[in-house]
Amino acid sequence: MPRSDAQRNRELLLAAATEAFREADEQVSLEAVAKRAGVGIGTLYRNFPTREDLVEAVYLSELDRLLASGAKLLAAEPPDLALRAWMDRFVKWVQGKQGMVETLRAMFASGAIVRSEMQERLAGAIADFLAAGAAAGTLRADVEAADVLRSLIGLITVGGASPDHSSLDRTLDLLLDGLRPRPA
Amino acid sequence: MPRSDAQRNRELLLAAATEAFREADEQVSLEAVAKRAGVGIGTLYRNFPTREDLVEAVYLSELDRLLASGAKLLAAEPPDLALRAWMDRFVKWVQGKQGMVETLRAMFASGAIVRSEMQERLAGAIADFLAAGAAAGTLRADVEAADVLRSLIGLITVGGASPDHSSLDRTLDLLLDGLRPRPA
DNA sequence: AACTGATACGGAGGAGCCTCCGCTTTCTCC
DNA sequence: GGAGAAAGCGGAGGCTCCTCCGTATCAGTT
Repeated sequence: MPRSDAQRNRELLLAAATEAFREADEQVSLEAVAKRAGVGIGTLYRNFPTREDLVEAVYLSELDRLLASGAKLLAAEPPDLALRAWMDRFVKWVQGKQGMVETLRAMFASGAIVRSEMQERLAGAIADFLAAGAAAGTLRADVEAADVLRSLIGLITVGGASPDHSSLDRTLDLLLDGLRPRPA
Repeated sequence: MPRSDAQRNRELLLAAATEAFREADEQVSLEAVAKRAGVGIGTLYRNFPTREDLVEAVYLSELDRLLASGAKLLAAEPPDLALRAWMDRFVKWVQGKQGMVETLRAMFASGAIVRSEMQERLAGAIADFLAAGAAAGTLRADVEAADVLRSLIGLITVGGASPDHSSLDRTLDLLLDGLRPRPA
């Protein structure tokens, strides 16, 4: 059990970060977050050793909505199309994170996300699509969800930077084509 | 025509950066590069407004070797296999850039490369593969080289982080599968 | 309620990034 | 070859990052 002041400070930080991220439309200074929470910068770093940790903690709760929408899509549409539609939502979700897109991108790029709780949940969602698609015969059965997530993240990482969506769209289509079963 | 001292300083900087990047195996401080070149930090920034600009300038010459190897592969193997083999070389090339991998990754991630001379040359090389593959019937004809490069960069961006190559390998295979002609 | 070890706090400080602008060097034209 | 303008120089300074460690606070124990 953590000490009571420690726990309180953690919550203050999380609240301050959430607000700060929402308000800002560019990189937020961590010192500013600490000040806003009324704690020292040292405390911030003790709780969230890297900027990424803080960002992940802030957005983990939001993730649920995204995952839920995936399940809904899967129930309503053929698995391959559902997956493609969900990819679009994922893209939008990431791009909606003004004020921390850059960090999110860095997380993706550095692979930080690849060892996080976020990644496990996302891969799980993709696995559902893949399993359904394999059963329906519209998606390959020999692909790992983690690889697909990796690819997806990679494409967003690069394509998300440009204001031109069409290129990202095309590369996502390309990815999906790679996921379709190949004729013998 | 630039002033003579300006030109000399530019060359000093380039030389210093090349050495520094080669020696270091982690992020190189720009102040260190400037000091090594014997110029002020201001001069460095005037010549290379961003770290990316400096990195690109240093590695542009090396790029030729990579492109040449692409042409050779294309002459020796079927286009689709040649492309896949070239992808592997590209990956290795990037990963060999210890001391600046992180920057290269950031360049890719931010899209800086996507508007650079590097990108034009790389896309050109890929276009050659695609054209040959389309003629041979082993690659789709309706894909843009820039999109393929984007995808490739995206995958490396994410997959390159982990020491485990197999995942990157699989995602590259996936990309190639997406590039194969689809049965009607 | 006082004691005390464990735990957590917080900010000073070292380092790098990048900008800005007063000063210096180079060039050009007479 | 000298004067003036244009171009370039360079480092101080403002900012953020992140670490480190002396100080303060908490929570069991007596």
